[in-house]
Amino acid sequence: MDKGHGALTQLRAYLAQRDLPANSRLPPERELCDMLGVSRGELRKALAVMESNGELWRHVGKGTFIGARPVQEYSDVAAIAARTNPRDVMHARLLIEPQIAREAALNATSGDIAEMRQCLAASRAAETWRQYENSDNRLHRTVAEATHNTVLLALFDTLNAVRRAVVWGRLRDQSTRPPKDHHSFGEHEALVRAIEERDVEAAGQAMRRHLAHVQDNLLAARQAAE
Amino acid sequence: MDKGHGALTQLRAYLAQRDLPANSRLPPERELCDMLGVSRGELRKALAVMESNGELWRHVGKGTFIGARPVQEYSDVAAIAARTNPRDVMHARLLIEPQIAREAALNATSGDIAEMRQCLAASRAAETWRQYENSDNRLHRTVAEATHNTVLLALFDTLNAVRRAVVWGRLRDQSTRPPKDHHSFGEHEALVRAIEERDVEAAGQAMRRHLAHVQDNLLAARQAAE
DNA sequence: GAATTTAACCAATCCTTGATTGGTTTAGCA
DNA sequence: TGCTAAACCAATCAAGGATTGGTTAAATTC
Repeated sequence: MDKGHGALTQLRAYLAQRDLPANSRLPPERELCDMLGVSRGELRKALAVMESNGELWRHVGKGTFIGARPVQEYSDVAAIAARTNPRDVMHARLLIEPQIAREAALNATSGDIAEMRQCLAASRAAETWRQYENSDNRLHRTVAEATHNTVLLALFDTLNAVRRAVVWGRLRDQSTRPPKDHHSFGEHEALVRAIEERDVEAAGQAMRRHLAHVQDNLLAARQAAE
Repeated sequence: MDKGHGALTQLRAYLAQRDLPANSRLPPERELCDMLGVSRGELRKALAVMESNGELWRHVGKGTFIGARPVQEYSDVAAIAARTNPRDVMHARLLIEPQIAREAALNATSGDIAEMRQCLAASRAAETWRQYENSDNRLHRTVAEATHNTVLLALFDTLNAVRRAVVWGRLRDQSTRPPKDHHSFGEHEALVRAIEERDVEAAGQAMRRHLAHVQDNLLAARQAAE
């Protein structure tokens, strides 16, 4: 008899008898000790074996559970925003949005492009930063819509929501208005033109260049604030 | 004198005097009543006006806060999954994950890479498709973690959750096991190697090639099913 | 002596309880 | 009629105690 594995076999027998469904919690170690007539040390050895085997998982304060450890998934915008910073958000935009622009260049309809042009005009006509940012947001979202891919659009919305949550307090001076030669105007136009001409590379490049400028401004503003 | 708006003007005066920053909480209604010498009913009318005006927002159990109500844009995975299809999900992966791999190549620690290698070994040792897919998931998520960018990780999790929701019913035949020469093995190794060597381009390429294969298999499986 | 058991302690988590807060209703009052 | 004051409601928060896996050290056992 392999007495060394007594606890493990007993534990296995117990689990087999109950046939618990996945993700169900089993009694605390101290109770299991009594039930199986095993010391806690031995029981914990058995549990460790099964855990490393992926048959169950444990967590302090929670308990021991059948099945594989659930991966922590955050889709909650507020939770993401609380754990990140403007730098990472900007970096993520710089990686994701050019890809979206490329895809938009492939799939945009004439209707999409017409709406982009409306956004361009509106942003040029904006008399306050607030209005400008509305138009800017709408343009970027229209580009995401132009991919005609629901998943990409949803990812863009998530990223955008996080961005707004993170830069919550940072409001622009409401007394000033966007200058006529604001760098975004030309960059946005280049982006829309590239999409219209189905130039995938140029669309990605235009978006990247635009966001790089935005990033520079952000960093400059933060340095100025220090 | 417009005595009807007495409470509102008093409240406005109080807020102007303090000049509270956005998102800050103001005293509970019952205290404000005493401070302003107004009845709760009148105070609540004034608050209602300012709330409908977008100047503040209230919530039971929380309190009253300056500024606009925070948007609760939750990207509901189930809602996205219901409106999309495996093709769009795969396409989104093909656009997003290579960018994540590139970023991982820049920021991965030796610990990250060690865990990736563990996933590689586990996937090779897998005796069922179920085990293989666990290792595969863990590898891809480890790559996302290796970016050390919370936002990118969150976007990956969202994308992954959508993927699993969409292909939920499509389970692999549990009686068979992954073949020893499964295409993913080599592709995964190339990916980890590129990340280890800090080769950004190669990392992106490896991920793209891997996912392209996965996409081919998916399409082939769908055609075979028709 | 070496391994095991036992007990105590630790930190993370859960859970209960009471207090707080915006929202609503009701009786009293002018 | 219209306002006030008080009471009540449901959602939220906050704090304390109980629970649980993880760890350590002395006691016990063979």
